[in-house]
Amino acid sequence: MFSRTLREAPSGADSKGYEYLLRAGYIEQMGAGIFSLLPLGFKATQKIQNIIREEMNAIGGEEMQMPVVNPADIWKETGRFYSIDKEMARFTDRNNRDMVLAMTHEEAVTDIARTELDSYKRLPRLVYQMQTKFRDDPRPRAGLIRVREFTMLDSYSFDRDYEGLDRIYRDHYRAYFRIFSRCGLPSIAVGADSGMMGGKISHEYMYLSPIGEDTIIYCDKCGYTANRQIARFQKEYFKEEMKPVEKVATPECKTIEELAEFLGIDPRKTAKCVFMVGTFVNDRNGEEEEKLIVALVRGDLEVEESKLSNAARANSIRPAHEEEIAACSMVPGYASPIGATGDFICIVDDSVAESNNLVAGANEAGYHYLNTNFGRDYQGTVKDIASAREGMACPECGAPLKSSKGVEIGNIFQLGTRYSESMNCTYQDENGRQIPVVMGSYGIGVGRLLACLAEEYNDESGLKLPMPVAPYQVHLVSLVKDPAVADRIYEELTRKGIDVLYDDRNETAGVKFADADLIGIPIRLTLGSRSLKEGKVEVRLRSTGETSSYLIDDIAEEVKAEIDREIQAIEDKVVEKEL
RNA sequence: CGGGUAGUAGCGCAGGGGCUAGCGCACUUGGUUCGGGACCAAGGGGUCGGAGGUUCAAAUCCUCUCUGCCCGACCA
Repeated sequence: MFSRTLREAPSGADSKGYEYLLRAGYIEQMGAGIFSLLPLGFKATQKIQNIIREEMNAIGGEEMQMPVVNPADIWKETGRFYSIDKEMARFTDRNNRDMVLAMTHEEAVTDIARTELDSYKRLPRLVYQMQTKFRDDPRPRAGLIRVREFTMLDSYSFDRDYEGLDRIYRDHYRAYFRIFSRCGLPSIAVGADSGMMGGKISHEYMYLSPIGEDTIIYCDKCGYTANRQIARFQKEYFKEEMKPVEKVATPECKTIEELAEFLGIDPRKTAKCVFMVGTFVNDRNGEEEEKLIVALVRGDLEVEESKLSNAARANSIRPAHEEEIAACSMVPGYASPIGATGDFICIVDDSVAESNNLVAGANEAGYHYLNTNFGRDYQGTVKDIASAREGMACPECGAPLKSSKGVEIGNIFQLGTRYSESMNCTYQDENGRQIPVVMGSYGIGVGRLLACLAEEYNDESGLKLPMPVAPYQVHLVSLVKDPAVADRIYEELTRKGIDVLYDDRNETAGVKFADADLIGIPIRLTLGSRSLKEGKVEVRLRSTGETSSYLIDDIAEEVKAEIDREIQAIEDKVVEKEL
């Protein structure tokens, strides 16, 4: 075997799963967010990919492969050449032509589809690939969870209409649950933000785990789940008769807490003002414009950045600098849109817009206004931009919401005509009309899936990946000097199509067992002098630690039966969920 | 991009102006062991991330730079 096991974890391995993948020799790091899959890791991902392939074929997918390097032209057509920032790697070729490393393949596949799918008779279609993506993430972390280069399953659907899209979207919804559960990974689907993909409806598949970076808001009672980026919740409004504005001195009250305490009021009776700067990119020519965004939420709530970014239709947002705020004559700590001047976008959460007589900043250090009212005292766009937190009321049933950390392992999008329109991908219908194709795109991170599996399946001795995704099915440990019998067993099992890792090293039993536990192949067969005398091998299951023995004469049948049992146990638990 | 932290042998670490840079694991050779990370002996391997500087003398001090890891990407 090319790789070796390590006794000690390389520094920086902060989760068990990541530590064991490194120590067992599944992966090796080459740079920030850049990893090699060593033979063990590669074999495991191959098994994952085979499961994916079966399920994608089952919903009618055709596997294909598109280039990683794309001419920038097609990315300019959709505008994403301009709207995506540094996350996409770019270069020019020898002829000085703009090129990009595709971080996803909507442009590439649409470019092909516009010539292939010219008639309603050729629809619907579904294609997929499993291929390398490069995304220059500003901060890769947590081993394989967040990397810059990775293998992704991505599929693209083409339909005549939204009914067709809905059908294939539901097929993916179901297929993804089958894929994850066939790998042995528990997952949930949550409503999600469509981000840079555009489009309306989108779901993320989450593996719930403390190592996750996403926060999922969910309701135990009615089953509502959503990524916090878009999660809704019920807000109480404070409606009352509007009172006249009154300016009061509030020295040293720069935070809502200080202000509420000083005035002896509930933070819910205040309006909090948050400043961000949005970048707005012109899709046609890439020209960028920055604009101050003033976000108002009620004092007890917090702004959800992605909601705000969507509400302002900004490509990206960042916190504003003091000078940028001052340029619109507002005073941080004592700010509100009242009396502000200059060019800015004001987004008002409905919690503020629908409540009356809130305390807000007077844009003068040490002073606030009492009884401010949206509409009367200032204007703006009303949108939900508040962040859902644990304990808030479920938008569907009102029960207290809960939250959990999760890792996004898959994502499905209803794109609609966002790409077909900008790239002129149309089909001709029965009446000879040109109609834009209705598209969907769908993705699963293969390496991330392996990372999650390593996180889910380990113990104090190492990994214990489930049978369907373990790099090998059997780990054969020979402890006798004469290799003849072990060689014969290895050859027989291999001939029967069983994946065997054969430890014929001249190491002590302890070393071999420790390595076997660390690598975590589901079935360990040990050939020692004791059992050999009886014509037997010892069997130990990695998942349960259960031990027994097989007669050497029956070994292939016995092993096959155990493999089938373990696979069946997973298959029995395959999740079938409909959207 | 900001903050923190660290780069010394394949991995984990010590050494913090002075003469040949060390320890554990791993590796090589010989021998003894041989069912849960064996033992003895003898070895090989690093110029201390990089560049520049200070000094009689730099892994060690200074400046710049590169890279990894962690935190923050945010409520004024």
